[in-house]
Amino acid sequence: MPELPEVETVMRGLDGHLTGRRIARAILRRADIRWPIPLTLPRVLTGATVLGFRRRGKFMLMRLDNGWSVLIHLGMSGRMLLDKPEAAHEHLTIETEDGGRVGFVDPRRFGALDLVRTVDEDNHKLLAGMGPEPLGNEFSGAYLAAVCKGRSAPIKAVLLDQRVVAGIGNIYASEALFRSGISPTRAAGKISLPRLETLAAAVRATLIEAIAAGGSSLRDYVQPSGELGYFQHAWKVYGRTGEPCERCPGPPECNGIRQITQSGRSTFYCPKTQR
DNA sequence: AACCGCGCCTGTTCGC
DNA sequence: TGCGAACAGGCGCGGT
Repeated sequence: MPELPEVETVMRGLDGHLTGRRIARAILRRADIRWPIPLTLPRVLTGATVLGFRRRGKFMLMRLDNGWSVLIHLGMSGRMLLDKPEAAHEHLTIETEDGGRVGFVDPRRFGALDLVRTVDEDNHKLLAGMGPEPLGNEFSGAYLAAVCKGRSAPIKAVLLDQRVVAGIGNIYASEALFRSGISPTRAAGKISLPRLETLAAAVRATLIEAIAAGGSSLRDYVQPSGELGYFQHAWKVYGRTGEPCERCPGPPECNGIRQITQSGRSTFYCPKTQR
């Protein structure tokens, strides 16, 4: 899962751990993940000093002082372990001169590690064409109206489209739609501007609250430090099939949160309060 | 063009 | 209790 709030949390952990440090050694143990890791990665990392980090959607970029940036995507099950002993599925290990250690672990191998010239970061194949940051100025109700115009796809599918907006995944799409009172099945092109303004605000608020909580921890995901984020306790609909929604008085008014499948993904919503 | 469904991958959970 | 089936989902791709 890691979505924008989890990636932001991980990135802050890495920043505190690596920025300003010099890399003494890098060990690539397994390169064949979703997008093969370049075999030159250890050579580029070794001896470089980490200048800082940037997030773009669900991607992280680690900038080095040698002109290279490392693009990092956690996929479904990716984790960055800080100062832990070597774990199973630890594909890459980075050791800093001051004795620090970072392990990239990705059992399901849906993640990515790649090299890109720092000046060319945004032209990387996986970043080019990505939509605006949902927490940036460009993302608004008016923007959503422009991209939703004429589209028959359900609004939930549109929110998941990284070309529309960057960083929203399955959990936060359901949560933001619940908060906005919009049904996930509604055709994107048939939602009024005021309601899309509500949705844009709901997306922002949901993500900001999740970041403040350190993201959501699923069973296969922890923060770099090993601590758990706690936003999963704030989920209103995700994973709550059958439970009463907080805006409903209960049966017979509301039969609880419903789970459906859209584009092969689980969606959770309240049929009574989301229209 | 837009949209949907599939395949990738493995650890965990579910149901018989 | 034990086993295989189903599930989790970010992403690119191919088919309609």
